Parts: sequence; structure tokens; C-alpha cells
Amino acid sequence: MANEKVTSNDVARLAGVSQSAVSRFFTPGTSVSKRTAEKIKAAAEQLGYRPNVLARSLITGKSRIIGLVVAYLENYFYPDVVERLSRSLQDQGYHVLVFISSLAADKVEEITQEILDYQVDGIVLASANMSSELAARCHASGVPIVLFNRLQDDERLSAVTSDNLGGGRLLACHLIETGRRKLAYIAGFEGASTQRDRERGFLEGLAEGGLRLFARDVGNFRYEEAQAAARRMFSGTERPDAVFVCNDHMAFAVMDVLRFELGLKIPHDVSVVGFDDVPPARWPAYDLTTIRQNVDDMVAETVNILLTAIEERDTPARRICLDGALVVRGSTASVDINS
Amino acid sequence: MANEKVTSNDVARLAGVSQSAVSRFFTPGTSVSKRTAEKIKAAAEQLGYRPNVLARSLITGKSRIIGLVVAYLENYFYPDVVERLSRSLQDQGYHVLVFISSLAADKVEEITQEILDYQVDGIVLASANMSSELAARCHASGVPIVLFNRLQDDERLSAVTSDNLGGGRLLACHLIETGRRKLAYIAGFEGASTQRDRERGFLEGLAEGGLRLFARDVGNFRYEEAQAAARRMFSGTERPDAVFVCNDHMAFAVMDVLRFELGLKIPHDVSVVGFDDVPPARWPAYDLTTIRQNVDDMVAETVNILLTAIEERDTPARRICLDGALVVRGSTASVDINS
DNA sequence: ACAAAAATTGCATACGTATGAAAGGCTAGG
DNA sequence: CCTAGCCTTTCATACGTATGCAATTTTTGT
Repeated sequence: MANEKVTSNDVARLAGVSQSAVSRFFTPGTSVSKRTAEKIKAAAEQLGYRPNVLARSLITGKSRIIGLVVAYLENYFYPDVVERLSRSLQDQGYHVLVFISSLAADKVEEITQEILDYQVDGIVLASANMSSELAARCHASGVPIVLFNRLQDDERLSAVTSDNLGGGRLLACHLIETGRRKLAYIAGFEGASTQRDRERGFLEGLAEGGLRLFARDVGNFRYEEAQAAARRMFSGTERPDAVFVCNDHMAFAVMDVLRFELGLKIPHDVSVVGFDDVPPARWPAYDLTTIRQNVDDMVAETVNILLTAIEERDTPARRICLDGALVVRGSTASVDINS
Repeated sequence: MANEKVTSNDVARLAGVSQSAVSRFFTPGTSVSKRTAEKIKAAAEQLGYRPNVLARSLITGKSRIIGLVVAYLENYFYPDVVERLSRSLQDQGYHVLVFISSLAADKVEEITQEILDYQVDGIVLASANMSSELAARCHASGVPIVLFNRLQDDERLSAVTSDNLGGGRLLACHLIETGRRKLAYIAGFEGASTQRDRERGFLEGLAEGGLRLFARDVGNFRYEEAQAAARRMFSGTERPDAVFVCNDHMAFAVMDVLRFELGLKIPHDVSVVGFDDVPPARWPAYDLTTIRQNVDDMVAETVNILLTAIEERDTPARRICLDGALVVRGSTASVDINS
């Protein structure tokens, strides 16, 4: 009801000190005498005063806001990222401003402008493509950027990823070791670096085993499109005996089609592997063999890069690539089942 | 590299006009002559100028930031909410600042303080409890609040919910109609209004059908705890023949235990129903009968309440309760299976 | 107890923008 | 051609805080 914005001046007046004293009291790293500190504390509590972050940011040049660009939260991987990233930044006194972008690249440009309008101290780009030109612009504005779970050619951009190449290779080896020979791949969105690298690693693994890719289709990271891809891929007479689906989210769709539409047994008739290790992957209904992305470490590295870049400018860009572990579950055959 | 913050003054100088002119050009609803508008536009583009939202908010008193408090994103329902809410607000020129809260109520207090520090124009509380005292404080600070998917006794708080009572009742009726008699319930977090109302509705539905609750346990909205509850509930010799799990997320856990640990057939041996209709509910692996919460409408109402309250203060609190539809799927038996 | 050094405090200004009031420029009506 | 009225523009100030500088107080060492 009563909309009394209480300012540092009000507190100062009540406490009988100057406004600067109040400001100093609330600014970490500055000193005030014990006596005035107590007077200010009492006055502030009485009035319910808290410093205005926005006004503060105007003068310090730091907003303590991190912009997060995400394209879609449909895939369980990203909510998890949002939660952990947000928690981690909160602990450091920062907060996350969310920007949902379309997959279209032109929208990303518009959105990045909006982000900069908010004077964010840093930007995390997850699941969004960014033109080099735009990257340059952000770089010029002095705002540190971290690409999360994707790579860009631009050397000036920091990035945190899992070892998608190695992961893809691990999966190929695992499938071959368990006796599979007709290996197929269902791709994500072709523009994504994760898609590209996972596929490349998979193909390398195949080549090392002396195999060629048996079939390929595209699911664009969407459940429904992955279903369609699975239908196409398994409708013929010559079926793959194993399929790597570019992420878990799509793998669930593929498994559902194989089991409930085509009546195939997993892993007896066909092995399925995914990537990410989102929570449903370990739920018994799916029990999916996959590569675990270490979200905790990825987030920690992201926060680390951002905060150091914020504190001392002109930090060189860093590229962090974290290992992912193969998690073997029931969706891939052990050898004896195969015999 | 070059960190040139370009201000309205820079633009004014280049365009040969006053700073106020530049400000007016960028403030919708104000008028500038065509001639100067063009000069300003050219200068602004040349310098890459964009108004500083934070500085603007200092003087207008509007930050165009909405604080969103969420406890956990584990349940698919909330990522969906975050995405739609964020999109919807973005379209209106607002943006979402995320605050992850623990389930503990004391943390919510701390977090709400932090929110207010950012001078948000409004707050959406999803999956978080808020003390009345705290609610009063927010109310006093003049910041409109909407409780999303929960209710509070405090009359001054606006809230948007589904008809949890009616939904619970619908489910009871559905289970009874399909021939089930030993109906059980697995509860969410006891402090949540959704939990309370869904259970109450369910019990009312039972009573109307002349039945009493057969068994009850608690899952606290968590996958693992719901698993444990299911194990306890179905370990005895006298088993329920149907169970309503307070939300879909927990229902998946229950289904997984019933099928893969206890070897029960759904719906032949036991029917399972949930609440929310999150995406996996319609995936064939679960194919869960549930109550659909209309997230789109809930979000639309939330945004509507917020924006009207922001525009004209002293808007009375509103409570919106939206109908949820029963979505019948394969996890409940049709009569003939039962015979 | 006194001077010097250190710590604290207040004053004034700046951050980047919006906006009321005043001044200037233009149009139109007689 | 003059003046009343309207549209533009500028001037000045305010938003709430942080901070360099100078003034003042306290502490320290001898």
C-alpha cells in the first residue's frame, strides 16, 4: 500500500550521519567506525532499507546480472543447467536474467542487443548460434561471453564443452565391443557443434573398428522429429542393429518408436545409445546407455571464466573441454545376450 | 577490447542536438520533429548507441524486470513454465530474473529480499512458500506478486492455479468408473497447497463413490522418495488396484517401481494416474492418464495480472482458477481389461 | 602529553537517463 | 503584418548510490 522507497538519505537522516557513511556501511571493503556502524544498522533496520542494486550499478558499472540465452528447455539437460548455473551465481552475488531465443540466428542478434541494454556483466550462450559479427560486437562492448555446450570458430570466444568427439568415439567402440555391426546415427540440428562433433567422433570410432555407417537420419533435437527419423530408419527390411541418437532427449523418442510401434526389443534386437545422461536416462523405463556430461564441472568452469573476466578485463578467451564418462546401462547388449 | 560506453550525450553531440532530444527520440510516446529524429537516428546508429535500461529505470522507477522464484526445475512442469513465461514477458518488453530457492521457507525470505534489491516490477512465486509476514512486506513495497500454481491464505496475494480440487475429484471418478475399488494416494510435499487440494478433491471423489482411501504414503514431489513410497505401499499382500500420484513427475517413479521392481502390469494389475500432463506423460513408455494443466492460459493470466497491477497500482488481488482436463491414456484400465 | 600518522567523516560530484518548465520556432487567423 | 497558439527544443534538475578529496577525529609512538 504505502509505497515509500526508502533511500540511503533517509537512513542517514535518521542515524544522524551523512549519506556517504551509509553508503560506506553497505559497501564491502570500506570501513566505518563501530559507533556509526551501529547507528546506521539500527536506522536501516527500522526503515527496512536495502541498497538499490540498479542505482549502485549505474555508478560502479557492475550490474551483478548475468544474461543467459537459451533456445529451448524441452531437453532436460538445459533446465538442469539453468538451475545449477543460477544457484552457483547466486552464491557469488550474481543473478541470471533469462532470454529465450528462437533457433533462428537473426533472433539471437536482436536478443543479444536486449541483453546488452541491461548492462549485464557477462553472457552465457547455451543452445544458440551467434554470428561472428555479433560476437565481435559483444566483445567490443567489453562484456565477457561464454559459450556453453557449443563451439564457434571465433577464437575470441570462451567456451565450455564436453569432449563430444571422444564421447562419440567411446559410444562407437562400446557398440562394436558388444558385437554390433550395423551402426546407425540419428543427428541433431545440423548447425550445432555438438551434433557435428559427436557424429565425427562416432564415425572415427567406426572407422577404427573397420566399419562404415549403416544408416543416417536427422531428428533436429526434437522429440517428434526423432520419432519420425526412427520410423524411416527402421521401416525397411535391412535394419540397423544399433543406433546412436545425438542426445538423450531424442533417444527416448527413438526407443519409444522401436518398442511400441515396431515391437522391437532393446537391446536384444537393437541397441540404443544417447548423449547427456539426463535424469530419465537412468529411469528404468529407458535405462539408457549414454555419455555423462558433467554439468557441475561445466557450470563451475563457466562461472570461473566469467568471474575472472569480470574482475580483470582483457583476460584471454579460454576453451575448456571436459571429459564425459561412458555410462553403460540396459539399452546396450552385453555379449552373451547377442549370442 | 575498446570499452567505450556510448551515452545519449555522445549521440547528442554528434547529432548536434541536446541530450533531452536524444532521450525523447528513444522514449515512446514523446514527439520529435522529423528532421532531428533523422539526425539522431543516424548518429545513434553510427555510434551503436542503445539506451541504458538501468539508468532509465532509476528515474522512471520501472526496471522492466520480473523476478521469478522457483524451487526446483527437476519436475518438467517448471521448465515449461519458465520458458513460456519468459517468452510471453519478452514480447511485452519485460525480462525474467531467476531466483532458485530451497524448499526451506527461511531461504525464501532471504531471496525475496534480494529480489527487491533489483527493483523488480513484479514477482512470480512458483513452487515456493512465503510467509504471510513476508508477503505483507512485498505488498508494502508496492511490488505486485503472483503466486503461480499455489495458494496462500493471505487475501492480498494474487494467485493463478488449476482447479486442483476438481482435478483430484475427476481422477477419483475416473478410477471408480473403470472398476477400481482399492484406491491409494501418494502425496507430494505436505506444505504445498497443490498437494493439499489434489488430495482433498480425490478424497471427496472417493466419498461420493462410497469409498474410503485404501492406502496413503508421501513422495514429497521427488522421484526417489516416490519410488520408496511405492515400494512401501505395494510390498504388502493387500495391494491397491489404483494409485493417484500427486504429480506426473512422481508418477513416473511409481510406474517404474511397479513395472520393473515388482513386475506388475499397468493397467492390468494396477491403474496409475498423475497430475500436470508434462511431456513424458504422453510418451509411450509412460502413456499416463493425468489432468492437463493449461500452462499457456496460466501464464497468460499471470502476465495479465502483473502488467495491469504494474500499470495502475492498488489493483485488488485476483485469484484465477483454471479448469484442468482429464486426459485418459493407457495407464488406466478400460472396463473390459478389468473383466 | 604532544606530534605524527592513521582512520573516519562529510562535502561535492558523477553515473546515464527522463521530464517539468521555460524558451524558441512555426503556423494560422484576422 | 501582428499576435495567439501550438509544436520543438533546450535547460536544469532529479533518480539513488559510490567515491576522491579535504576536513576532522582518533590512535599511536615516544
